Parts: sequence; C-alpha cells; structure tokens
Amino acid sequence: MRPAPTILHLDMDAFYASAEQAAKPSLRGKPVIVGGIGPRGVVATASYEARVFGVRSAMPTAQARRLCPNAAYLSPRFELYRQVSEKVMELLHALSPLVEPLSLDEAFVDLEAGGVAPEAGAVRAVGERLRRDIREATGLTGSVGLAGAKMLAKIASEAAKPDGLVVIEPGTERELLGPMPVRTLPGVGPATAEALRRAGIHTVAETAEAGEDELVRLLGKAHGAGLYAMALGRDDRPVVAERDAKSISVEDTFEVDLTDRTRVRTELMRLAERCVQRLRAAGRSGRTVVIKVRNYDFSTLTRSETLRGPTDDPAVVREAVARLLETVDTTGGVRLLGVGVSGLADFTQEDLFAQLATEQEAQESARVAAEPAGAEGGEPEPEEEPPRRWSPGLDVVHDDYGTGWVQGSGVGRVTVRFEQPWSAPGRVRTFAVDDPALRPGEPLPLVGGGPGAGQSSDPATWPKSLSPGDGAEPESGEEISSR
DNA sequence: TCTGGGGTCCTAGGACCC
DNA sequence: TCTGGGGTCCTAGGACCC
Repeated sequence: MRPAPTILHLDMDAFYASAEQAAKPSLRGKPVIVGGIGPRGVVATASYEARVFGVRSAMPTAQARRLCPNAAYLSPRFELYRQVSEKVMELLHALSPLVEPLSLDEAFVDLEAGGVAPEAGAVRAVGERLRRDIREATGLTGSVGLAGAKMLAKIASEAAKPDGLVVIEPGTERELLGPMPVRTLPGVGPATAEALRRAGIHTVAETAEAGEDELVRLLGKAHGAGLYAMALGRDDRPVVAERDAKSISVEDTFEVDLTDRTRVRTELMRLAERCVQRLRAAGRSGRTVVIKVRNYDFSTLTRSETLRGPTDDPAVVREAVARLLETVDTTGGVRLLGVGVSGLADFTQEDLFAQLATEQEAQESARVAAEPAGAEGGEPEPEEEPPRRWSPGLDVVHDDYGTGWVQGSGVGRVTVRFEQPWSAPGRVRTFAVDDPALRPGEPLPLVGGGPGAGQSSDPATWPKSLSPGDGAEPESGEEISSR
C-alpha cells in the first residue's frame, strides 16, 4: 500500500458499443449491443442506453433481444477496437514506462515510475488530462481510478463510471471497502461468493473479521490468504509491463451440435490450423497441445499431450490433435471444439524430420504458387469461394454510394446504411447479397477523418478492391533504389 | 435465460527421481 | 512385517477475468 494514490487504472466506458456509436452516427443515443449474433451468442458490451433495459455483458443474446428488441445488434469489429486501443495505450505510455494492459480497453499505470509527484492533487491532474487526451484522440470516454494499490484503483475506476475520475486517499480504504459486497473484491466470482455466503460472510468487513485461517479453510491456501489481504486493503502487487503470452488457443461454438465424428475431426483440424497460424504470427512455438470438447449438456473436458520439444509445425499439431480426439467419446453431440498450445518458447526446436518436411512443403507450395494459373495443364483450381457473409455492423464499400455498414441481411438481400464517423446520420439502401458493386470494407478512423482530412468524399478515389496485397506491393523501382 | 472466446492462475494426484 | 520426504513434471479440471 503506497502512501500516495499513484496507481492509475483506466477503463474505457462500454468500449465496443461506444466505438460503434462513434463510427455510426445513426446509432448515437440509441441502444447498441455488440456480441455474438447467432442463436448461441452472448453479449460482449451493451451501450448505456441498452443497460437501461437490463442488458448486461455475458448475457445470452437471445435474452437481450427479449429485453431490448429495438437495439442495434452488431458483430464485433476487433480491427477497429485494436486501432483505438493502440492510440489509448500510446497515451498511457506517455505517462509512465510502467503500463500493464489487462485487455483492449483496460490498463494499470504506475505514475510513480513516471515521475509524477506522489500527491493527490498532482495525480488527479494527470488523470483528468489523460481523460481529455483520450477523448480528443479517439472520440471516446474513459473512466479513471487512482489509489495506492491496484485493487483499489480498479474499484475507484468502477465507481467513476461512466466518464469520471475517483481518487481513493490512502488511509480511507478500510472504511470505504467494509460495507461493500464480497463480489467487489477481485478474484471473488460466483463460486467463491457462494462458499462465503454459506459461511455467513457477505461484506468485505465480514471477510476481514473471519480471519485468515477460516478463509484458508473455506477457499484453499492461495485464494484464502489472498482474499484476507485484499479484505484488509493490503495489496502490494506491482504494476508489471506487458508479459509474453503463455498459451494460444482458438475455439468455436457451433450453431447446432455436431454428431458426425468425421465432421468433429475436420473441424478440429481447421482449428489446429488456425491455432498454428496465430502461433507463428506471434513468432512462438509450443510444447503442449490441448483439445477442448464441450458436450451437448455443456459439460466440458480437455485432453493434452506434451511433445518432446516445442513446435510450430501444423502437421505435428494436427497429429497430436488427432491422437487426443481418439481418447474422447463424442456420441452425445458436441457443442464446442477448441485447440490450444501452451508451454510456449520463443523459437522452434523440434525433431529434424518434421523440420525438414515442413521446409520442403513450404518450398513446394511456394513453387506451385509461382506457377502461372493453369500452366500445369490440369483444370485450374476451383477456387471455392465461400458465400459472402454480411454480418451486421461490418464495413462495406459500394461503387456508387461509397462507404457504409451492414444493417441487416436475409432472404438474399442485404441492407446497408451509408454514413461515416464524421457524417450526419445516413440513408439506408437494400441490395442483392451478390451485388458486384458491393464489397467488404475496412474500419474508418473515428476522428481525424472526413473530407479534406485525407479521406476523400469522391467515390472515384475509393479503393476498388481490398484483396490482400492489392496496392500494397512496393514499387519495384523503390525497392531497387533503396538498396 | 441457457449460457462466447481469449486468456490466467490454482489444486490435486500420479510418475519419477534423488 | 509395510512403506520417508521432497521436488518437478504432466494431466485434468475449475474459478475467474475482460
């Protein structure tokens, strides 16, 4: 516990939903719900207008639709959220070298390490200026908590929401925490709260009164001792800058349970492929392969296998996944499948055969890719193009009407609203789902865009295609002259 | 009401080793 | 006759967080 409130916690307000409202003028002031759109989706973020109807994060989307049928239901656009997040994190790094991101929209900052005077007035001024800078740079609001410990800074930012700032002066924390429900403390979820409730413990003060021994008996060693310290307001955890990931995983929930064993296998192979792609993109390799299977009744199991050395070879991971699947009964129906890799290392060191095979494979596919289409004499690759999916909320570009977003689709039609972050609310038009004039777009900047700011309003200058590599190739002349 | 996707940390038992 | 103690690794499951 520091003598001054020099730990800052930033939490962006209803982040995904606010970003969507900033991007889509017609949604400002209206209930917006971002999350899974399908029959088994859940709410990621509800705008404050939607929360009035009782909609909350982690609620099934089907339930949200009953509570708030007139909200806009949008698929998440992580590309946009990442862009905004990067701007926010930049502002935090300007305050201190010690920044600990917790997610795209949340982070701790150690202001003491940033040289801010350890005094309430000074840290408050820094917090208020940060909030102004964030609004200016992103158009969004964030709430700030300041305290002498992480836990308290986080409780403070929660109390500050929305669009506020709260300082907890060291010395006042026990008085403040005492009457709060145990669920306020970090690490107390439904299960812990229930265990405590059965022991007659409901508030933070009662938790402290129970004593460490009793809490350890109820909750186990690490959890009990940790909770006791928190209840006393003791929290010396340091702010630690970004750590390397310890595992990478991907998973899919299916709209309808899978019963066909072959289908289960092919889906797992697809997931293995996606997992390895992410592993490689991160420049990592891993030693333990995990599969996850959630059954029709929501019971979930995992099976894992540790290899002799770390790998990032898709074939090696696929084979491990196939072996693991053999140990699982899937006859009841499978709701979710997942593949993960842990035991991550920074480099690959695997058996020579697999290494060689991978390299040969890569050379082969590079050679094939270099061949002009149809040069092999056989019929050209069918190039199976999956049907376009127009998820609500996604960016699109139309040859004549410009940039907009998908408002909805069905029965062969897609409805698009044409507006930009800097425009007035736009008009809606409907097209055939396979209209060649309509194509997927990219998120537009929330601020600093608009006509005369680098973003032309003339349709003739809009990108004709966003296929990978298009327009991204360096000019060959540039490449040569740069050597 | 019927439960996402991406993570982290902890516990506990058995194997194995010294 | 029958049994120590501890450390580390692996596997599986569970709680929790955003």
